Amino acid sequence: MKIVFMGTPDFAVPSLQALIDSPHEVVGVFTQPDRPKGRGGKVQASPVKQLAVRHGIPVFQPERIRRDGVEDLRGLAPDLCVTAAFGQILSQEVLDIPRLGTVNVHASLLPRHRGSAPIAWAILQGDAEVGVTTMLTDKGIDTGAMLLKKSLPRDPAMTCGELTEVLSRVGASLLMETLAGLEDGTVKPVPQDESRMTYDPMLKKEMGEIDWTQSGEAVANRILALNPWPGCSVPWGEGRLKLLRAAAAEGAGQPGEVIASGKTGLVVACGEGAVAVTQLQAPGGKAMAAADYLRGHPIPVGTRLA
RNA sequence: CGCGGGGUAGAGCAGUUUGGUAGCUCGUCGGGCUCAUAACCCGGAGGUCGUGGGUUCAAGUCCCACCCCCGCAA
Repeated sequence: MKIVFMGTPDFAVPSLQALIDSPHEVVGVFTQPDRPKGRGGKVQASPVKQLAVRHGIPVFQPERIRRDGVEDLRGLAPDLCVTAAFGQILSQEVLDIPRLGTVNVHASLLPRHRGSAPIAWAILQGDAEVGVTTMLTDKGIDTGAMLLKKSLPRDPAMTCGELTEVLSRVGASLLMETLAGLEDGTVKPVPQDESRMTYDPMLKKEMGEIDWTQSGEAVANRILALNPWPGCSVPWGEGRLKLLRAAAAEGAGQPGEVIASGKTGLVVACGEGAVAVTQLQAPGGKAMAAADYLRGHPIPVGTRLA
């Protein structure tokens, strides 16, 4: 089949790689325009673009595909479109172009966690099961009929970044299964149960503010869910102390009060229980184990974090 | 040329303003105490102070260049 791939970040890379390695022909790749990124404001190509370029696949980067990418897409005459974390909404006009439709790889167990940050929300809400769903894209946001689903138990120690990497590989293999199933007719679209659907908004920077009156588990999940972006932090000296990794812990005290500090990490009392911050990052410093940080910067028990 | 922080023992840091033979916490090794311990006491090993130049009687500390890491902003 002639396939056009649409995707942008690291999550989409394994799926594109799988298509490249398959007998299918990837005739074009759509990805977000290069944007200024990193220090010095240097523009940088998306991970998907970098991979496409390495394989000599034509790359298209319209600001809005539904506005100024339609003709390019039509010109590629794809049998099928595959999307994975593309970052743009497809119009009906775009969806009508591929003969066999558009398959999307979504990093949640639909109909839960529709939206652009499904993995973070799954962690944020403490889901026991996480996974990937392949689906036929329709005009709504993640509302199309489901094709295949793969779920796995969530490792409560994993950050969003780590889980994203795991699920990106799960997504790639599920995509291959899905395409094979569509070709031999063993995979049939199943409508989503609208009554059980949840739509989660994009992550915002403000979500990184810690509310110590929440339970220790909730605080730990927030820290994990928002790593690497936007990250949780607390005011610290001139800047902010970033909290990168944590786990629910035993203990009690005033919310925000440090109740243990040392080899076990930084244990902070919460509204219910406590949270052990195990990895953090000080202004200007690298990410490091909390125990390492505390050797050079002791934080006495009793300190109150905002 | 977007703004800014930092590179000193295995780890995390202080010391740089006022140049003068390198220090703290932890780890590690050896010994001691203890029913016992992530406890305590004693002792030891371990550092070309990011790299290359320069100034100086003397440079971690001052000057110049370069490399690497990180935060903000996007």
